[in-house]
This record gives sequence, C-alpha cells and structure tokens, in this order.
Amino acid sequence: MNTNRTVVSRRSRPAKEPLSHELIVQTAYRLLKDEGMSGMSMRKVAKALDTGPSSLYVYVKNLQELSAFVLDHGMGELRYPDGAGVPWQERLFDVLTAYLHLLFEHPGLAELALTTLPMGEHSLRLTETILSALAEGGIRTTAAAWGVDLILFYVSSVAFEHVSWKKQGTDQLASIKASYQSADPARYPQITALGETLFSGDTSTQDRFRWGLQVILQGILQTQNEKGAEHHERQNGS
Amino acid sequence: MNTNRTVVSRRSRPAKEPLSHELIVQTAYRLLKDEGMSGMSMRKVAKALDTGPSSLYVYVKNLQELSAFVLDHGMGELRYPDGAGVPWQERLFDVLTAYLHLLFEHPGLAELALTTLPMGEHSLRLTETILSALAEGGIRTTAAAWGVDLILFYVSSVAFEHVSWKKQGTDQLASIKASYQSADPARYPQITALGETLFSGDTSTQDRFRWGLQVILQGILQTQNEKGAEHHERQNGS
DNA sequence: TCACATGAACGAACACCGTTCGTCAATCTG
DNA sequence: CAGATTGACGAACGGTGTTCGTTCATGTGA
Repeated sequence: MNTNRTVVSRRSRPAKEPLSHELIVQTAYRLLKDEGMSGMSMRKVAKALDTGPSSLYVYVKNLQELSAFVLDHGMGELRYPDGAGVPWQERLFDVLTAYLHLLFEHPGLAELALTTLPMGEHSLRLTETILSALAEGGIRTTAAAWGVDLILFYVSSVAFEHVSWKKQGTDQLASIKASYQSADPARYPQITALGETLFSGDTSTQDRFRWGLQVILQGILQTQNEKGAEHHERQNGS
Repeated sequence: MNTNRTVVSRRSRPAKEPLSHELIVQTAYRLLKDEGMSGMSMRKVAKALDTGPSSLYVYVKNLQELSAFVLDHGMGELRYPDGAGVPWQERLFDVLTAYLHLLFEHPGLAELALTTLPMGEHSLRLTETILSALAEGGIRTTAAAWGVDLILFYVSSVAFEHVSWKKQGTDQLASIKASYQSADPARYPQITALGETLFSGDTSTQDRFRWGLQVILQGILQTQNEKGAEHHERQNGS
C-alpha cells in the first residue's frame, strides 16, 4: 500500500491543481481572511493544498516573502472610488478610507500591513494613486516620497490598533486603562486632566482617522512652504 | 540522587535569587538587548533564570504581558534632556530624539514598541512629558490625546523601519526596490518620476525624522485652529 | 511542637511553528 | 531512448507558548 501511494492519492483527487505561485498566495490569503494571521502558517497553507510544507519553498522563499505577496494580493481587493472632478484632498481621503475599511474587514491583513512591505503590482497602484493626488496638491519629490510612506504607515497603524483592541478584548487593555486612570495626579497632571479622553480612539474611529489625515496633509503643505522659504527650520521666537 | 535534588541544587547555587516579577522582567530585557526579539522567549528567559518555563506564569500572565512590562522597563533607560528654558517644540524634539536613539540602540525594543502597548510607570512619564509640551503649545484635550498617540506611533515606526531594513539586509529589500524601479512608466508615472527618492529614507534618517515630527506638529496646530474657528472658541494666545 | 494549608517551583507533555534535507517520480532535452 | 532537470514530498531538527499535575518548602493555627 506504499509503493503506489502517490498514484492513489492522485487518483482520489484528480482535479487537484498543480502547485503554483498564484495558487499558494490565493490559498494563504483565504486562510488569512478566515482564520486571521495565525491561520496563515506554512504548514496550514500546505495542508489546505493537500501537500507538505516543504513543497511551498519551491515557489516562495520563506514565510516573510509569502506574507509580502499575500499583502499585495489583499490590496488587489481594493475598489478605487471614482475620483473624477473631486479635489485632491478629498480624493486622497476617499481612497485611504476604502483602504482602511479593507483592513478593518480582514484583521489579518491589518496585522500584516504593519510589519510587512508588500510585493507586487497592487501596492504599486496604491502608491501611484497617493503620489498623483499629492502631486496635484503641489507636493513633490522628497516631501511626496516621505509623505506617502507616512500616510501608509498611518493607515496601517490605525487599522492595527483597531483590530488589536478588538482581539485582546478588554484583557490587557483594561489594566492599562486602569493604570492610566489611577496615575498619581501630582506627578502626572496632564494625564489626569485628560482622563477618559486618552482612550477615545476606539469610539470615534472615523473622526480620528479623518483628523490624523488632515494633520498629516496640512503639516506637509505647511512644512514644505517653510522649507521653500528658508533652509534652517528652527524657528526662534522673535 | 532524587530525594534531595532541590537541596543540592540550592547548595550549588546558593546566591540564586528567588523568582520575582522584577527579576523576570530584568532578565527578559537583558536577553532582548543581547539577542534581539527572538531571544526573549519564555523558554529562554526561564533558562537564563535556571528554571522551567512554567515557573514564569506565576508572575506574568503570558508572553504578551511580559512584553508590555519589558517595553516599559526599557523606557526606564530613557535619559530626559534638560528642557529648562527650551521652547516646547524643541523640547519635544529633543526628548523624542532621545527615545528614537534608545530604540535604535536596542533593535528588539523597536520591534516591541510597534506592536505592544507598554505597561508601567515609565511609559506614563513619557506620555506625560509629551502632553505637557503639547499643552504649552496650546494643544489640549482631544487634539493632545490623539496627538500623543500619533507621535509615539510615528517614532516607533521610524525606529522599526530602520531596524527592519537592517535586519533583512538587502534581502527582500533589493527585489522590492527593483520592482519599483522597473515599474511601467506609462502606468506609474509618479513612481517612475521619483526614482531613487522613494528609498532615501535610510540614508537621511535624521532629516527625515525631523521632517515627520515637524509635519505632525504643524499639522496639529493648523488643524486645531480650523476646528477652533468652526466652534467659535479660539484659544491660542497669539 | 506538630499537623496542615498554601502556593511557588517545576518536569513533562501538547500542539504547534519555520525551515532543511534527501529522495522519488515525472517531465523535458538531446 | 538515455539523461538531466525539477516539482513534490516525507521526515526530521530545533525551536515555540502554554497547561497540567505534582512536589516541596514555608508560614500558620492548634
């Protein structure tokens, strides 16, 4: 029963597709969506493809690289809003909101986005879209390059914080909250004064996201102008 | 040889301190510093303390909680610059630069900072320091609460990106670079136009860090004023 | 003084993980 | 038709976090 084991296996699953880069990435993405980040292990992907883990290493260098491809694959699900006739800031906000929602829908993707730089054309498209909006706003060269990085990191971090709070669900979070709220008012007056406000992030995610984006965009515009005027950025009082 | 095993063990290591929360955190932090994030596993910490992994669970709920304590412990090494007579923006920049350098020195800490919210008094102190600088700049309430979050996340992300690029050293990075630089100019004109500029982050870390901070601060000030105007309650003392 | 209760310490095990190695079999090449 | 190539894969290595049941030293009450 061992000599023709492979043949039997093939016979029992004749429709089994041959392994490929695409198939592996798709399967990994499905697992990531269904079971979160811990569902996307080499072994589980292999099992889902009815093979052993070592088979994957022909098409993918390691887990990190697979993650990069999966992240990009996920970005392929992003539906770009119609930006015709929309001012650049609004357009940027719309596409980033769509991206944020995508990360919200698939928490595993949010975790990935924070620690992995995607590999593939879909991430290129998102970058290009952001850059072109920035360019329309007069933001170019270094400011644009650093800006797109800052913006993408911002979206990822908001998404990650969101799903992270959901996941460890009032577990760790409660004790951290407690330690902030029972802080010695003498030593930590500012923290004490803020009180609940420090944790208002989860309740008003929408407002907060918009605020952060506004901050970054306004900041880039402002800082860019300063740089154009003079090179030393330290501003003395008078 | 089994009946008095413990006694013998105690005799051979008479100076062995009893386990405690503090001792565990200190040991974990030392391992994190010496061997990076993968050096701080429950098993390795236990081995360093000459015990088994299960012993740690008396003082620490799980690895995530230990990480939160270790991160805070590391923040205790932050040396706060003397801020007397220094304008608030400069003061903020100085303390955040010190924090960034701390994260640079201990790459494991940077990895932790991105995915873990610290538990302990040292993180309280840093938050308080930032909040008080912001307050001096007229940034309060919601803007301050969201701002401190944004700022800390920014520092962590810069540090993480820095150590992350160092670690996977031109491995994945090279192919990502290549895919950006060989992007179809017709479809991705902005990316093509930027060229090398997109990857200028690692060479000019200092400038970039300062730029990002400037962006965030200017952005908060600007955005706050807008909101203040809407709500008819301007309170900036200019 | 002595029995008991408490809880820290711990060994072993469970169910995983990423990755490597050697081998088999099918396909393509000459 | 022989040989080289290469996808596929089983097995194993050396880890991982966490749980469970037990031992044993210590402090407490009788």
